[in-house]
Amino acid sequence: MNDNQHLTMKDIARDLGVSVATVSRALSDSPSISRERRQAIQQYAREHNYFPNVIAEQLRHSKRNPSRAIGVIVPELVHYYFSSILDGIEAEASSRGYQIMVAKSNESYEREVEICEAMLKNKVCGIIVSQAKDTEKYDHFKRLVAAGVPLVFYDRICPALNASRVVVDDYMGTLNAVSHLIETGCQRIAFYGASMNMMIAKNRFNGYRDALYKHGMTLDESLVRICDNRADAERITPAMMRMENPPDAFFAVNDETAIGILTVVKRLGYIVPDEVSICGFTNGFRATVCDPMLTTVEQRGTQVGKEAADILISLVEGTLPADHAEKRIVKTRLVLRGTTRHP
Amino acid sequence: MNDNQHLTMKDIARDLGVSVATVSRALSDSPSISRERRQAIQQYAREHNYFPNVIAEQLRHSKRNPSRAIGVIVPELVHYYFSSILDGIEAEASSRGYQIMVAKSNESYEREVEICEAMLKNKVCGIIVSQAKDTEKYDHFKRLVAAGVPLVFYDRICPALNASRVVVDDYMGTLNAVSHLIETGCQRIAFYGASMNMMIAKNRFNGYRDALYKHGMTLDESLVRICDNRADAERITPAMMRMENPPDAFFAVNDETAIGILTVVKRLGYIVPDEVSICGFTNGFRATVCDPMLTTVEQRGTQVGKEAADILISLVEGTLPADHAEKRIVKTRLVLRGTTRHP
DNA sequence: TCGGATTACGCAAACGATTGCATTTAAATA
DNA sequence: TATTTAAATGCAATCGTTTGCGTAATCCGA
Repeated sequence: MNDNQHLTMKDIARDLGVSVATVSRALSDSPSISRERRQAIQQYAREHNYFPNVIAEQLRHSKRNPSRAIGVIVPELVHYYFSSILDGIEAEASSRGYQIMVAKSNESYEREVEICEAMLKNKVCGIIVSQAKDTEKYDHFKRLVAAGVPLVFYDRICPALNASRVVVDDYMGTLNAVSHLIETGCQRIAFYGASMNMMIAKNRFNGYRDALYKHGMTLDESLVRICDNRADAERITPAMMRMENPPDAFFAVNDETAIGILTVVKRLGYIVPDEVSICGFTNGFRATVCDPMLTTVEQRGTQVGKEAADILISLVEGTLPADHAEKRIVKTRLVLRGTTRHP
Repeated sequence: MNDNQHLTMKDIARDLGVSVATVSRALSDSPSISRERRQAIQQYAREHNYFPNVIAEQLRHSKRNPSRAIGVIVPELVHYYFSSILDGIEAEASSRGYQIMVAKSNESYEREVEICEAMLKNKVCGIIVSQAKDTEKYDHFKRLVAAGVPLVFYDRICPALNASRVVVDDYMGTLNAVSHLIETGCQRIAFYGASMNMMIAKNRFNGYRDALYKHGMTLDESLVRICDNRADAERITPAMMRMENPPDAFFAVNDETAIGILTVVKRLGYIVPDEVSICGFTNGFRATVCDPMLTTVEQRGTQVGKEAADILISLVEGTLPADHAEKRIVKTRLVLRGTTRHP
């Protein structure tokens, strides 16, 4: 044993007076080693707590076998949806014998580039990523595919790249939710969405719009706002309720925003859901904590994560052809609770 | 370039008619290579998008330099406190040039052992871990230290090992919180805690007990319950309130449990905080979502994560001696909100 | 013009494993 | 007993880097 370092095959070979090759074969149960020797070597290895050096193994195999580390880039960590996704990825990965290497982009383009660099250097076998908000150049992603590292996008996909992706069915999720509001008697439904340059925001808006049309209603621009967080919601909602013809329902792009609305609306003395209905999107921790509990669209982050990991691993293992762009859509589910009326 | 694989130094050397050694030195800006050659090689490398194979680098350096991957074991991922910790670890690690490898133990001993094995094989330079609930044997941890892999515990520490650790000041946090309840007029304060075989549970209970003593009150066993989740809280709280002398305040071991209490107490018609005060522990998402908002002890997961990563990296880099067991305590902070009266 | 100091490079041995091929040894066959 | 054959092992190259040491080539001053 060199220093206090790990025991290597060389050590075993020396101590037992055989060659390294023999040790290697014995430990991999090769039949070309005699039973006695094989057992002796295996026992010695066990007793001396030998375990192979993966670095060396990988170097040797780098031509044929990729590593078993999956890079995961998340915009945020302390976030219900993203930690659900991480959870799904971890579950799928570990059950198939992969490790995950996690990095947080903090929604920053520069950081995203750094991370890609680091992951490339660390020889991850593939990367699962949700693009940072301010990313508008894609060279770092292109370098990855050029280097033969499969890429799977989730949540915020890269429009410029025809890569594999898994997204949530934002359109149908919103359409169903807004339909529910209409069918329970809401007439003027406000929409709080994110900035429209993100696909996901656009899809949700379209779902909202089409739900109105489907029910013969018209779109009132004054009811549509860009607002995707609680602080903004608390700031702009009072003015909404002061309109001469205020909304009798709100659809918010996430639970956090919905909670902001709920807080204000309750403070103003409206009864939820009788006078004002509210629907969120996520179904995270918050949804069952507020009073009344929040009706919301379940986003199924864990499922998104699992699908993403499944695609990536299939790409890595060749079950899916390397140049294939697999696109999956995870169905949402409307969870009815106390902030909307029930039919 | 071999196949569609990565460009190696060997390729550069061949194409430029120099030796691999020269390429290596040129790329590392060694002064022993002439300027022209150095620049030519660097340019060629840049143009052909060369990047070093970290696997090989590491193998070469394995004697002296450890890897730069930190293993992190968390019991759960979709969990405010743990994701905060992960966030802190990620921040500290990435700012110091380390990657993190994350695995979820799911509170299972078997899984924990598997993970340790996998991480050992993957040559992480150290491991940050919160023990799973049902772990009672510690051989897997001992093997790690025997293999020279530094270990840092957080949250649930391993009592059998004198390892580095960072914990939250559960005792003082609880003592202060309960003191606050007393000082705002509460007389009968119930305590919902976790099973006492965990240090963290015991410390919080002691804080509760000592706060009572400090204020000249006595401990009423009928007010102490083992309960650390919402479902249980909703189940047992009605009975508590039906006691002939019901509590006028609750201290809960986490926010989730506190929310359960709040829900029941409100449903039973009590006014919070006037008739019943409630205090939680965590200060996660939930705390500002419920109505009234929750007074709670801020657990500062991000700080815990940062400290843990700092210790581990210091251990790895030798700033702290390898056999040193660094023990840090992160101070908590009482956050006053609507579920308790204010002085 | 020559010896010694630079300068600029190559050789080859590591790091820890795997594996095709050669070689030894023992057993089986003629 | 000589020869074939199978079983058991070793040799050495390989994966992509790094680095100590050796050695041409160049330069300097005397």
